[in-house]
Amino acid sequence: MRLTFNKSERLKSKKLIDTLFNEGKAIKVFPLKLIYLETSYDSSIPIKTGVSVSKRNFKKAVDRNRLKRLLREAYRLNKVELFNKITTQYAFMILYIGKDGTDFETVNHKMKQLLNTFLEAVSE
RNA sequence: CAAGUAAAUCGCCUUAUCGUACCGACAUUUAUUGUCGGUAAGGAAAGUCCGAACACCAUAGUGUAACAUAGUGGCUAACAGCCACCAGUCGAGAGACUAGGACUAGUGCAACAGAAAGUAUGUACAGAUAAUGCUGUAGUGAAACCAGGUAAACUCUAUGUGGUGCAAUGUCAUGUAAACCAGCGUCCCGAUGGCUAUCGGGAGAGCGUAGCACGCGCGAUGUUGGAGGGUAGGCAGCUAAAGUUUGCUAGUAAUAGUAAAUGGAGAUAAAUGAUAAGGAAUUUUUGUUCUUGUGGAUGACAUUCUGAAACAAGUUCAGAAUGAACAGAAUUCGGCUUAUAGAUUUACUUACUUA
RNA sequence: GCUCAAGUGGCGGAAUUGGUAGACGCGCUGGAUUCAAAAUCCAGUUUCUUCGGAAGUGUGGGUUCGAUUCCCACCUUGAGUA
Repeated sequence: MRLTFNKSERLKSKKLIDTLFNEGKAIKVFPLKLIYLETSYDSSIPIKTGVSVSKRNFKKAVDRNRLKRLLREAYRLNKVELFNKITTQYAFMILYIGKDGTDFETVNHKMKQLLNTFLEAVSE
C-alpha cells in the first residue's frame, strides 16, 4: 500500500479527541507518548491519528511545527505494519513530551519502538 | 588601507525519490478513490503599539466627561507614520537624538539642608541715607525676587476620537426551546363597527443608545433575574490589493499624475515536509607563495651600508572540517516597535594613532 | 486569532498627592525552656563590601533635584472571548 497520510486519516473531531483524552490508554517511549482508544466511526480508515506538541515546552511556532512535521513523517513511514495487524478501529494521539528539539533519525527510531509496544499491548 | 556615518538591496541554490494542502481537468462511483497539471510563508509572517478598510450595534445625534496628539510647513484614505526646515542636546566629523505649546489665567507640590521654598528678608561685612531690605557680597540647596522652578502635577490652549471586533456578521444542521420558575408591568381616550375587533392619539414598568445628561428609538407574544437544554460541525465572509517595478512629468523631498510591464497562499488538532547527492557563502585549521614590520647574525666599512635565523601581520594556491541568523500566514491593508548569522551596492567623514 | 490584567527578600503580601523601600504573616537560623522533642518566649533574616560605602521593586531607557510610584519599549505570567 501507499505511504500516505492525508486529511481522512487525521484525527480532527473535537468530540472524539475529548473522549480519547478522558478514556484512552497511554504508552510512553521517551520522548514520545501515545494515547489510544478502541472506537468506531463512519469510515474505512483503520486508525485516525493526531499529533501534538506542548506550547509550554516549545514557545516558538517554528519549533512546534518542525516537531509535528517530524512526527507525522515518522508515523507515515512506519504505519504499514499496524494497518496489516489490527482488525478494529482506533483513535491515536501522539504527543512529544521532551523538552529539547531532536532530529528525524531519533524520532523515526522511537516511533518504531512505540508502535511495536502498542501492538504487544493490544495482542495481550 | 583602517576606523566609522547614512541610505538601499539580498537573506542559500540545484537535482532525485517519498509525501502534505488548495484549485482545475479527466476517469470511477455518487461515500469516495485514482491519474495528470498548476499554485503554496516573511523581511519581519512576530509583538498586537497606532491608523484605516470591512461587518454589526439605532439613523451613529447634541452637550459634558474621558482619552489621544502637541515646534513650523507639507504628504497621505488615515495615523502617534513619512518629508523639509527651525531650535536644543551629543559627537573631532560624516551625522545622531528630542512627549520641542502655555507656569504674564488659576490651584497644587518642593524630602534633607537652609534665617527664609513665595506671604520673604535673619546674620556678618561694605556702601548709601535724616531713617529704613535702601544697594551689593557671603553661606544652604536642583531652585533664593527673577513676572523664580515644576504641566511624562491638576489645569489651560489648539486639534481629533460613538462602541465592538472576522471567535464581527449571515446562513444551514441539531435541540420539546418564542418552553419552565420568580420579580415588575400588562392602562386611558376618540373614531369605525352589533360586543370580543381595527385605526389614531395619550400614558407607560422597563430596555437600547456599554461614563453621565438631553434627545431619539423599542415597548405588552414586554422586560429583568434564576435554573436548565442543544451544538462544539458545514457553507458564506475568504482572499485582486489605497498592490509591485521601470520610464517620463511636477515637486528640495515625502508624494502625486501618467504610460508600459508584472503579479496572484488560504489552512482550521491548523497544509508548504522527510531523505540522499552536489554546489556556493562563512568560519576554523594544516601546508605553501609572496610582501611588510620587529629583529639584528655576518660582511664591508666607519656621522653609515648589507641585512641570516626567529617572531608577527597580511596575502597566493592546495587540502581537511564546518554546511546559515531571526523566525511560520490565520479577515485585509498602511505604519511603528522588537529579533536577525552573513553578503552586496552607493554617498560621505576622519580628531588621536599607524603607513 | 482578538481583547485585557499583573510582576516588590525563600513564599504570601504591605508601602502611591513622587521624598528613609521591604510593614505584617509564614518559613529559615541562633539562643532560652526540656532528659529529649513539640508548643511557648527572645534575637536575627535583600545582596556585595577594602566596613567607608555601593547595588537593589521583571529588563532597558526617559521625565524629575529625587521614581516601587509618572511615561515609552521589551520580557514573563495569568485571565476573558463561539
